[in-house]
Amino acid sequence: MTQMRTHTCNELRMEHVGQQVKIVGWLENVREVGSTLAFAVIRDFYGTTQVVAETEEMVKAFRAITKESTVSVSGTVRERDSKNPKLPTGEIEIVPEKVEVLGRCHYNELPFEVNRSREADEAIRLKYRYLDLRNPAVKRNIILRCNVVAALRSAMLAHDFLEITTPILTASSPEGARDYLVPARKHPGKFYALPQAPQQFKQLLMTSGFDRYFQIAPCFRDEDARGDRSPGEFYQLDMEMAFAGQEDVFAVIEDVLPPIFAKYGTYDIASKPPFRRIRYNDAMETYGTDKPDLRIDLTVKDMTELAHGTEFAPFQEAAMVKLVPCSGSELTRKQIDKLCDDVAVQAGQKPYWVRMDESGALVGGVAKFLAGHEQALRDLGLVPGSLGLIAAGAKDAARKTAGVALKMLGAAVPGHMDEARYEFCWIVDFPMFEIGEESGQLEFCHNPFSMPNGGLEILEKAEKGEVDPLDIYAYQYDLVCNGVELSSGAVRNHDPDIMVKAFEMVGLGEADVKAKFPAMYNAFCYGAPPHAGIAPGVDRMVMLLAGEASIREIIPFPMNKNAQDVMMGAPSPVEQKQLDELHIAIVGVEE
RNA sequence: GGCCGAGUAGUUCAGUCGGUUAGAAUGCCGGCCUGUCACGCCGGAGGUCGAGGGUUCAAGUCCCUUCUCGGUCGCCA
Repeated sequence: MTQMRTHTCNELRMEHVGQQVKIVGWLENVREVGSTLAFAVIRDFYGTTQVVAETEEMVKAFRAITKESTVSVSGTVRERDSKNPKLPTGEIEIVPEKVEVLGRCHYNELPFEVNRSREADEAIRLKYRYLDLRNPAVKRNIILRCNVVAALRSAMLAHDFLEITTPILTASSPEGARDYLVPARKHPGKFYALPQAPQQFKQLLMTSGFDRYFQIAPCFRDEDARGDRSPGEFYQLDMEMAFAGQEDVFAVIEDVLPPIFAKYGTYDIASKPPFRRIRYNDAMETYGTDKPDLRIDLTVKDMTELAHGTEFAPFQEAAMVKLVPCSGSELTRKQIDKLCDDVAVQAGQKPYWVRMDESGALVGGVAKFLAGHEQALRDLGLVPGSLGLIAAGAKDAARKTAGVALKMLGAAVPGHMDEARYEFCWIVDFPMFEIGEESGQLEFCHNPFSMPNGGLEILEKAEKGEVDPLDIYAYQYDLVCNGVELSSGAVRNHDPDIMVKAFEMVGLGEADVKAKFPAMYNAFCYGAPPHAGIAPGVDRMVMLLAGEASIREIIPFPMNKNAQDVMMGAPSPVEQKQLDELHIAIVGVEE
């Protein structure tokens, strides 16, 4: 007898005909064609192979095995009578001599059919994720994720970055997202926190002289989920460079990401390095958002002055009025209403609309209030045959509504969005400070670790009233792709004096810096290198590469919207003994 | 926490103006079928219409409450 070895279900070809082989896998399907002829499909990680039962005994044997049981089939490879060009193994089949059940599937009705699991309700898919993952279309994204992570890691290593793991049990951070807390058994009443990001550790590594650090870092934030934001935990390609600035970080990212997008992406990569840079204020003005989708060829126009000259009260009273002109006068009244409603859901404010017909006359919506302004509107891009959505209100609200309207128009009106490509851009020059909506006081706009453009000098000028603090910009940047914020980064503030001055601007001081970031403040007093970094979100990147709309499709075991793992039953109650050890009492919870 | 959408057979869905025994596809079970490959054909089983309450002669359908899931806003330095 020839040597028999176990093959995968994607391995056997014509060249194996006549060989004794063994395959193992899941019984996907049995097609009975007669009492003495049936075809069984065996599936493993790699593919499927057909097994043909040609005796009554063998047909009965396969019939007796519940689908999705694991089986071992030994037999002889044979050329098929009728071949299937759709399958890699479609030219051959196995004539079985021995069939053995390795792991019986106890149910003959499954929660969903494995190959159609993506059509099933997501809650059921998540509960039976191990079945869902048997579906090649689901599994594919997990394989992609592995490939992308491996490619990121090797690219970073090739750029002489050192991968360093940082603690998972660490100290609660006073700013930013809500922390996940872990009670400290040996320190009653005290807690560790899971890191929201390895931010402080990587900056400390810079002061230690590890001048090129990276990590595929798990991050934990106790905030609510979104379609592109998994609750609880996510991964970042966290990186930081010493004696480096914004350009150095951009250069690394523009070197590392494009080849990976080119190789693993669903679409072509449209942006060639260097990626386009858009100042934050310009992005807000032109696209109504700080994460523009550059696949859409529309822009936001300002019509505040024009609007103030109309008889329409909402326009007269609005601090800002924005117009998004777009072709699409052929849209029906019903379609326009739907579009405006959709905008309202996301923006919290319904846009006004107007059409310019082919003769150049304004019709529909707020047309009558804009009569006489035809030429001015045409100059803004509302040409004959186009539709304009108009957002009026406070500055932020009008911009945001216009931004949402732009996105919706791009998706709804044909010809304005070339979906099948990747468009990158950098958003740069974020403002350092803003006036807080609730407090009315000066606050940090994003993160207090960023270096202000102008350093200590500009902060001092602002203090003296020579410079408006709102005109101070930080060396802070976002990487955006297709309207998705892939990453935030910054040139860090490594100078304790500038840190203190920045904190003084928002009504805090040295004591606050020391209290909130003791390790960093102290470390920077011992000779810190200038440094900068960034942390692209791995999950979002894989999501873009896979062309998926939901982040859960690229996470092996995702939690649901309410941060529950319905498969494992997490979170769950714990034993009283465990609580006692941790000196924890549950109060105010109704069973 | 707010707003929007969904919840009917194992699964995906339909169900008109409130009116007969709640349907289809698929899956499951049984039978037939010697080249299937989304096999085909015949037959069968399978339902607390998410839950609770109300209106009505009559509720899957209308009203109220509530639960679950998803989207979104807040939130995410």
